Amino acid sequence: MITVKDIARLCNVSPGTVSNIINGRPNVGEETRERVLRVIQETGYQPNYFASSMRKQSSRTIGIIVEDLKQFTTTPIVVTIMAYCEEMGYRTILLNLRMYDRWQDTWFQDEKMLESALIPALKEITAIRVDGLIYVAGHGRTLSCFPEDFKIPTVIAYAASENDRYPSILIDDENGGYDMGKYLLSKGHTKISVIAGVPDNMHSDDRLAGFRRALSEAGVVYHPEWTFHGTWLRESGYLLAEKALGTGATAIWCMNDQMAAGVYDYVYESGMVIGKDISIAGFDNMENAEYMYPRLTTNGLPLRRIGRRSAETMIHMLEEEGWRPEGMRTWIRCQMTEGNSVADIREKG
Amino acid sequence: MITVKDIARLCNVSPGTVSNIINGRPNVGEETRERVLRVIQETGYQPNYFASSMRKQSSRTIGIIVEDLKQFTTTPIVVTIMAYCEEMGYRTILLNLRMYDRWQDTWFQDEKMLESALIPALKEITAIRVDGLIYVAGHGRTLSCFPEDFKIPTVIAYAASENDRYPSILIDDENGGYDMGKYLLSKGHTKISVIAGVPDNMHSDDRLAGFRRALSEAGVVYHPEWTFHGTWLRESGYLLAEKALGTGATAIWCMNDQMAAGVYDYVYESGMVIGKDISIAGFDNMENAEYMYPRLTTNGLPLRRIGRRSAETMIHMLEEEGWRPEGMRTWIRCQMTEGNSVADIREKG
DNA sequence: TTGTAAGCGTTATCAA
DNA sequence: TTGATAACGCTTACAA
Repeated sequence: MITVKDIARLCNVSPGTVSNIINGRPNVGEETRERVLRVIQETGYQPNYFASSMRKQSSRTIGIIVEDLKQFTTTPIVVTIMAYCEEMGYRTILLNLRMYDRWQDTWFQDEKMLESALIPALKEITAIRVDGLIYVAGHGRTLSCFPEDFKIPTVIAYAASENDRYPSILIDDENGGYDMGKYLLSKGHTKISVIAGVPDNMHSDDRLAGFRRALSEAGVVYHPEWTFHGTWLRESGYLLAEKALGTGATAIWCMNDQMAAGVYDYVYESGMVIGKDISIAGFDNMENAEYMYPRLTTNGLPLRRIGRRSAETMIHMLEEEGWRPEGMRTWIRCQMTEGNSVADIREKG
Repeated sequence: MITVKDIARLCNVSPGTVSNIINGRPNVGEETRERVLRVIQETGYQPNYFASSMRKQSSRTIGIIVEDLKQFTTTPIVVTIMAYCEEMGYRTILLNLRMYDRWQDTWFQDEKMLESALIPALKEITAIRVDGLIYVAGHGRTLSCFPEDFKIPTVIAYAASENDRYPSILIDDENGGYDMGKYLLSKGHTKISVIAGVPDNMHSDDRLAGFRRALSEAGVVYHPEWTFHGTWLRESGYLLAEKALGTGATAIWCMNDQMAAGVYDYVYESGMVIGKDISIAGFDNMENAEYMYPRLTTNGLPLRRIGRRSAETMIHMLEEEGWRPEGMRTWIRCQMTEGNSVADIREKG
């Protein structure tokens, strides 16, 4: 493997000079610079990343730890983080905790499982001496197992830390529920059954709070008995659809698109027509919503904006010593996407 | 930051001994080992990855370059590679070329675009001194721009290199088309219109070849005029659906699920019933196929098996000097997934 | 403008 | 079983 010394020898200069040229320092003669750059070009020489990082005591690398790359929310966030970091001249390195592979659907309820995967990953990240860490959660919640004494600047995306040491970038679930409530009301629906996510869950609770605020502002009474709690899974939507229809509601709002698909399954079997006999809305705007028939009306997660903001926050923290965002938690608003699954039932005229 | 020297001083031993303990060498006294390990534990010391990799001249790291992490085929491959590498004690580092961000849907037709993104990435990978590289393509094809003189052991997943220097792990498109042909024939369809992908494309051509083999084996004549070429996009399925229906075919086979969704769109508008009046099949088994109504019959890409085999091949090459797979190209067979979109039209009795 | 030499944190070699 | 020392490839302070 070719080194600075080789380049120096080939050019009859010292290794120090070669290094100065590579790092764009000004104290080098024009003629020498050109000669050395040409030889570097010809030989295809690449500075050894380990040696230079060690010497410089900085890697210009940002670590990304994701809870699970399979989670549909994760890839868009990660891709955006990577793009911004690259733009700003930082490398990224990705660690995947693969929580679903290890514990299927149970892991986001119990921090113990997370901890057992997280601690080694943080050690790894520490060993790599990354400049900063962005932690991308797979489910929005308050993380209690993030260590108090972790030294590396860290930003948390899609979840929040219990102790407010780390800036976090979150879905604005409350306004998300509010916007959905307003939308359904605007189409004339006042009898709305809600298929929520698991109880005591950040997404679930906040979305419901926003939804109730919308009803309340419109002077529409909220009926708790029309709200059912599912497991976020499609099957769960299917199982709860009967109850939701049994309330006599004109619209069913599912707190994610997967459960909405489950309701679709049930409604198809029943022979009713979605968007006409019954209205259905979802949440998340996952890609699958485009493939449902009729196209699902849903509220889209601002994943790319979360990724972008996380990366911006991270790099700002790195480049401006001591800087922190104004509030340690930043909420990013969702964006409504209208399909054909919600009927307009307002009285005409 | 705490170093071996600090640990050595705290334990009254030499740095060399600490290093021996960390690396599990046997030439250390039991009592010393315990004492040192305890101090390492207490201090939370992590060996500097750069320093150690530099000295060892090996990073036990495998680089993964993906053409685009957004491509739905990529994540499952990557996740599986990461899991296997971790299992075998290797780190992975992921570089995302983001070809879609840079050039939308045009990049896989023109190697020039790829080259401009690939060369810097390969330099980066070289600088990091990874032990091996797995290149994950976003579209199956024969890559011409992979350099002749690239030194790092490389495996190509989901595409092949023009020069057969690199082992590649590919979709078995030919058998994929064959299995689909057999399936449709088994349901009594002999008048089948095909909506293929772009012409002169590896997936498109091989799938069609396999399909024709199935017809031929069954003694059914293949009608080239019933085959149309699309762009792989949903819109393209929609636009070609009219022509496909115009052939009088009883079944339409689309060479990916997205185009099948486009055909669904058209058929829904026409009022025909899918899986009854007209049969539709896809290819890929992307997640969306589960959300289509009726559930699409399709042939699933063996993405996890491609990832696994790529990683196995890589690590085998690294650990057994000079080893290469038997053939430089390995094809992995797809798996049919039956939905409700294909009617059984065999004569009863 | 260029060269010399020390040092980053680790590990391998060899001597004790 | 342990310690001293050199070396990995690069950068940087300082000398020339």
